[in-house]
Amino acid sequence: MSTPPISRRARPSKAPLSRDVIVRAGLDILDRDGLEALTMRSVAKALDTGPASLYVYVANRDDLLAAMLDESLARVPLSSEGTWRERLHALAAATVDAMGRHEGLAVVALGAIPTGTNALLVVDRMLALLKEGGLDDITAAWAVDLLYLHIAAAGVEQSTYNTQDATEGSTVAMAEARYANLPEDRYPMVTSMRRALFAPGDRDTWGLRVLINGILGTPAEGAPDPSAGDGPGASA
Amino acid sequence: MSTPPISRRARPSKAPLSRDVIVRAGLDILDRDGLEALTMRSVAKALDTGPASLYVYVANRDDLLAAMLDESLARVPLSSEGTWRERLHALAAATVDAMGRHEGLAVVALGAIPTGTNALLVVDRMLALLKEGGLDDITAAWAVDLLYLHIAAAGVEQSTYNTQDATEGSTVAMAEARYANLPEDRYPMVTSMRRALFAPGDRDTWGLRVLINGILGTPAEGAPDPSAGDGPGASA
DNA sequence: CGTTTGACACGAACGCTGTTCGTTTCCTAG
DNA sequence: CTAGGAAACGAACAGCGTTCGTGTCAAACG
Repeated sequence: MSTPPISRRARPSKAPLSRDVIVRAGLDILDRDGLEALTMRSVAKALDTGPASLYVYVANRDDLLAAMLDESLARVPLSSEGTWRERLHALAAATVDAMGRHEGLAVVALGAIPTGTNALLVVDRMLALLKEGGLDDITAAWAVDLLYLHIAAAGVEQSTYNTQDATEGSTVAMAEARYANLPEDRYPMVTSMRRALFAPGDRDTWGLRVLINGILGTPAEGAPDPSAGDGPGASA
Repeated sequence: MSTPPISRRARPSKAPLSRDVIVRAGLDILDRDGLEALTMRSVAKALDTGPASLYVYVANRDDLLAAMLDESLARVPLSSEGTWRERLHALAAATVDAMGRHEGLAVVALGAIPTGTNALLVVDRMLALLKEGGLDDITAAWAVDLLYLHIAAAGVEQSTYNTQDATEGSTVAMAEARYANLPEDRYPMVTSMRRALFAPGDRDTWGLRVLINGILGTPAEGAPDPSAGDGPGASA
């Protein structure tokens, strides 16, 4: 046991230990070994210290996860080219990607109102784009709520698929098999449409288009919904 | 500690211990004491047994949670009145409600393809309604994917709000305060639209209307739909 | 009727977790 | 050179999910 007393002077000045260092070490572990392996102890060990030392910079494990989420969101490119629609779509897709790249982080975003500095930058940019699209304040506010919810959910889904459970056959293959053996009388649509349900295709892109189209065609508050496919005439 | 040997004959025939009983005991604990309190040990104690006994009927804690989710979905009313749109809306809202009523259960639905018997009934009904609305197979399949994702996410959000954290002031009030003290130059939209962002209103209903409107106006891939015609022809 | 069987129930334990407490160490200010 | 205060740490606590081997009991069998 006894650590031979490597006087601190001997080591390469050690890692200074700060909130940022801890967050980055956490992201490293998360990406390399998954969410289960991300424990206060593993993070501490990666920084060559004990778990107690982390609590100076991090309130608890949830706080660490939240900080890791916001750090990931720092890598979302905030600007791109094209119409406001295309830029909004690109921003949303990039955010989904940033959240979905690290297992378990998107879940953190789901329950909470965004308050991290980088999350707020994304929200701010989204609001600007929605206003550029001519939406009124209330509709834009609700839209950003809805979009953020979808982004987080899509991030969860993506990270689930990225983290393939190698123990058994792929999740989707198992589900497909289950759908195939369902009683037709009880689940007529699911069984008959089985092929369409598992058909490949870019559902993420389509989902974002659905949301943006829907937002444009569904003003909040006053007007009833234009069910008769009226154009996206968002009258401010 | 020695349990006085209450010969099994003396007890009121004890609880027979089955998967259903375990699931229901789990839901009781979840609703009464929250997700943290839902441990294999607490469930076992509620059934007057030890944790090891549960593993005959339940593979592990995740399996138990999944079973609890599906049990909750059994209470979703599968039919209502009105147009197919109104029925779809009602079904989706009811599913959100069922998931959001129990803390932490909606998260289980997020990552996974629905395979529970009751979840599949909901999906089947949704598909039927979407087909009734005239959608082609692919669009209906993608729509049910998107709707289910939204439903689970909205359920998570709802359950988060229901489970008020009594330790500190309400989460939304804290967020509102944070938004008020944000630097205006860095977050111009968030600060200026702060009032709209926290304005009350039925965002859930609006969100579902957005989704349904968007689905109707956004055919998937190469499907000939009546009101198509908006920009991206898309390949992918 | 006595015996065997096999599924169910359970006590105890393993290895691990997040978090806290009290102490030690080190750098800086006087 | 000393005093002080913040940072780092060692050890421990209570609890977790899960497994193993043993007990127990009702039904099946000879």
